[in-house]
Amino acid sequence: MSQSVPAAPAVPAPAQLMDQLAAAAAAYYRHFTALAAERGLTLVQGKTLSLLREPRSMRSLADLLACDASNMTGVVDRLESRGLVRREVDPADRRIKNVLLTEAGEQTVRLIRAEMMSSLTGLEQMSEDERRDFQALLCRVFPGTAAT
Amino acid sequence: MSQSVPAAPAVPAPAQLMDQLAAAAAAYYRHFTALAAERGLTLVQGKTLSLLREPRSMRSLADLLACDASNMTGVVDRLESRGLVRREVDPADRRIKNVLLTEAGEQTVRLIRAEMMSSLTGLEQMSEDERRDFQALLCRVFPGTAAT
DNA sequence: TATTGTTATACTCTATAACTATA
DNA sequence: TATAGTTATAGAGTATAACAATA
Repeated sequence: MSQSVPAAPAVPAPAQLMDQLAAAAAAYYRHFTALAAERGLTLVQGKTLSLLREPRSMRSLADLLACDASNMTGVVDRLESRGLVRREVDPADRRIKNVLLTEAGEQTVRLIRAEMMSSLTGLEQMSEDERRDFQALLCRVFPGTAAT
Repeated sequence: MSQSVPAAPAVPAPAQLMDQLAAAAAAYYRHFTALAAERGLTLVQGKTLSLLREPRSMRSLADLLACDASNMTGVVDRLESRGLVRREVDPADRRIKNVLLTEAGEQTVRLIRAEMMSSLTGLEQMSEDERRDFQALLCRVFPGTAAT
């Protein structure tokens, strides 16, 4: 009791903020993984579906998932066998196979996305100023992540 | 040219901000995975090491990694065989095995942490006000991620 | 020759179930 | 009985290397 506790929120050191970013990233994927698992999908399968708002080649999927191209064969095989995506040979370059969402795949993506959004209640409760500030801060730490 | 472009940054919709969070989380793990891989470690092995700033039981590691306890045996086995951690039976409850970093393990964690910090240059360049705001925004979207 | 996608292989991660040791 | 940890097993993700088809 020799000293009063400051009322203002403590300022985190940069290293503390990094720890919090790690915790936030872990929380994000814990959420996403749980939502995918509710539909019998793995994290990678869910991420792959989420990348298919437009058709993409096997190669570009591998690049976006930061994994070797050979992995995509199995991942897309499993999604295809469940009727969530289909492959189409690119008419302009027959080496390329474009992966597209089926109707069922689009529905799955929509549902996961909606549930993710509704679980992040903090986002919807932010003011415009707060969203703008948040976006700017995220862009500074992770360049190239600006919203579309 | 019929209208001037607003100079103020655009305000992202909540859904756009969610997409950006997804991109930021992906970027965080892409970074972390690459740093771990430089030392021949997988993502999970790197995460496990990072959790061991204090000794932890196999069970608590599984809880923190959000995976089944049976998985930890193999993960810790591989870390132990490389001399990065060791197991100690808890003297108070002999069912429990506490996992501790070795000297080499501590060095590895230090290096990964330092490289992660220096790659997130945006964090170190933030003012105190910005760090405080960032922390508060992260806490609102991901409750329970407050820095220590 | 270079690129796209696949296959084969080996290793790691993961959940489930059954088991041992300890409480 | 309940809990901590391990083992066995099967499925999925991962990188590497080699291959066929196409450019």
